[in-house]
Amino acid sequence: MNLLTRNTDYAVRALIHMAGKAPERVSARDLERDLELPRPFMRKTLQALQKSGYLASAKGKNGGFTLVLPVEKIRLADLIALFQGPVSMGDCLFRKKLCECVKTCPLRREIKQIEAMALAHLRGVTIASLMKR
Amino acid sequence: MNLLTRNTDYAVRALIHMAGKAPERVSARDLERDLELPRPFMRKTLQALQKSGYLASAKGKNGGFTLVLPVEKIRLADLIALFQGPVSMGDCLFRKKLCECVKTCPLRREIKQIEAMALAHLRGVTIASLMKR
DNA sequence: TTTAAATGATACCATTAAGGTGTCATTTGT
DNA sequence: ACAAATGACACCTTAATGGTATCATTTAAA
Repeated sequence: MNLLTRNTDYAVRALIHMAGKAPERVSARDLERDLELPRPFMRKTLQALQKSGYLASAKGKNGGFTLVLPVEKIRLADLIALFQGPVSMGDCLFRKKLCECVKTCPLRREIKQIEAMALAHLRGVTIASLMKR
Repeated sequence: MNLLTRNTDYAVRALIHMAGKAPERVSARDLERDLELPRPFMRKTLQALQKSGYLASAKGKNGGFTLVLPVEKIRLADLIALFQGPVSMGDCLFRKKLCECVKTCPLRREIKQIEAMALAHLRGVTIASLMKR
């Protein structure tokens, strides 16, 4: 069971690194060198961040990415949502018939409570807060 | 993201159903009929529960399974551990080199906190508590 | 004593998602 | 002109999940 995927983890690392270098532009090549992360995968990750408005990109030589949002506004919960789908731990396992079952729905209630707690916590975690440690 | 797998879900359903019928023996065939769960998969699940001491089994005609433990002692956290491994949301994604990285470990700290909250909650959930709803 | 119903044990298969790579087009500073 | 960068995709590989099938053994009951 893993709350974060590598995608999300890479994004967090990249954003922290870029925040440290701002306002300098950072390319996928830089991140590969500095963080030892696989470049092709990193590129996909960065493109996703760009499309979602977290990063601005510059093409061509000396191109790269820069942060758009202040680090305080980049929430871990949103990054998870971006790369892994909305934070939800209780996706129904039975889309068809069994969901009506009275006896098992209490299970979902418990899961939803945990989910709510986790989400509340995750919303409080930002790139800024992670950098303070 | 899903906190429970179908395996765990099936186990919970089966245990609740068996608790309702106790001390009668319940076979995989019964569960297939009453809960409309796939029998071959259910059998594997029941065998796992038996091996772990939750169920007693009787072979032969009119055989089947019966509860061993009182429903108050069957914890959701333990069932999850049985079928999905120990509850842990922050398994390190990088077993090799990168784990030393000072900047990303704060991430794990946050995850560990959430994990602790979730685990505490899950330990309080038992088959008995689920049946009360 | 034969038979059908049950578990024990295990091997196998299918689907999906995660993680990762590769390619081609386009842009741009030098 | 050229090299370095992103944009946009198309693949590939692996592992976990969900599920099926088979054979041996046990046992109650006809």
